Amino acid sequence: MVEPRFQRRKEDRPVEITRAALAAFAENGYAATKVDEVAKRAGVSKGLLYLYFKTKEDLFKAVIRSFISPRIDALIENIEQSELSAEEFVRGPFLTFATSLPKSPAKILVRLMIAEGPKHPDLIAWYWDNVVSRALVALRTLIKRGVDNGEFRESALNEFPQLLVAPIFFSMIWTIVFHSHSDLDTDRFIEAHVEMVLGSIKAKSP
Amino acid sequence: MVEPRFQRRKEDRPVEITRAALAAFAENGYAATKVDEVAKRAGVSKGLLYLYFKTKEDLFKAVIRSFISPRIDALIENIEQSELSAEEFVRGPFLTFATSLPKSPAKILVRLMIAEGPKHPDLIAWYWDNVVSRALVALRTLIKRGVDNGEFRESALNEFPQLLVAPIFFSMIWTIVFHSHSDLDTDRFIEAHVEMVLGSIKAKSP
DNA sequence: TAGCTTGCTGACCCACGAGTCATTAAGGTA
DNA sequence: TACCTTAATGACTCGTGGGTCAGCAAGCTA
Repeated sequence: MVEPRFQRRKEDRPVEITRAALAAFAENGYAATKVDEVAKRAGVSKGLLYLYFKTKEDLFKAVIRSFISPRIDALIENIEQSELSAEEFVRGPFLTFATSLPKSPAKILVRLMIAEGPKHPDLIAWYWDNVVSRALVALRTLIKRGVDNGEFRESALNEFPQLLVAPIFFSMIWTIVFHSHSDLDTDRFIEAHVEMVLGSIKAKSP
Repeated sequence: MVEPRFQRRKEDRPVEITRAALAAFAENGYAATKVDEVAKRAGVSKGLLYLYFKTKEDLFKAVIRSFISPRIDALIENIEQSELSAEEFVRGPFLTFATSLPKSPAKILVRLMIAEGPKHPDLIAWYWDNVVSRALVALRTLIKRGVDNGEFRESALNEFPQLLVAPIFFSMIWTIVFHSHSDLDTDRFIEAHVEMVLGSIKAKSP
């Protein structure tokens, strides 16, 4: 009996390649990653990879898009449909999401966006339209809900909802860059920040 | 009269090359920058560059070191020798420094450290020893001074002095990545954050 | 002005990696 | 079982860019 040299699995190849590429890009960055290496990781020949992706840059963009899209959709829907009070939502689902990010592969994508973004303006544009601006709207909605409720008072957070999420990104970067020098307790770091923000925007209770 | 084809300027070459390299790395990142291109910008032949720097990686490290060192030294001395109260210092020199960062070339170095750091552990180690850990000590000193004074109360800031600076880095990254999509007012963003932190750590006055 | 040191040049080498394509064989169809 | 479509391979090309080095000339010295 002869083992077949390969199998035809047209359907599965793109995801497999994309997954392998994420791992490779994460380890070495875009430029230092060899297409051949990605192919090897995906258990596939370089030629096949070029059948599914026109160029290396194409592959890179596909990787970013395919990994970010599903996650951000879930979070935004969550904010819009939740029936919790604003403070409950921040302390609950938001904090859970926020503290999970620095431990997830998401931080790899953040690094790649910072490192390679400036060279790929259309990727940044896509990211802005599909992720950042939507996330900003969702955050503003959440904060406005709190203000309208009487839970929160007017504050700089209305104009700068980013103030709530800045330490999330900070701790992702810290972890990426200094993991071998300092182990920041990202959970408590982010909790402390959120606590501070809540403390400063909560309407004074009588 | 014949123009000499070149002049001998042994003393000036390294700084000139280093400056040109920073500009080039800033525009294209490490891998995509060609040594020849750096040499051209410095008005020098590639061969000469290799007389002063053993490899491209060597050059990269020299660039980072030479631009960060002088700046961080100034700030840290400033904190240690200032006779202002903690709050005055935060509202004054600290805020000035903090808001100037996102407008300075420092943000380029931050991007390079995030993008290339993981590939150059010894560079990260140097950065940690000479910049980050010293800055953390200085920040803790400042906060402790406030607490000892009775200006501040005990808070998460004692353990996580990074909470004070997180939005500085956030706004540097934001500016780098999204400059063509959103113009964050980094001054007011950082001021708002500092205000919030001060509000939440100031000792309640009688 | 001849001679010498050494800062500087630029043509060259060669490893390396993105992208191609002629060829092979998996596996469906009749 | 013979045939056909096309998923998949991998050896090849070719541009590119890091690093070298033999030779050149700036400019000092006697």
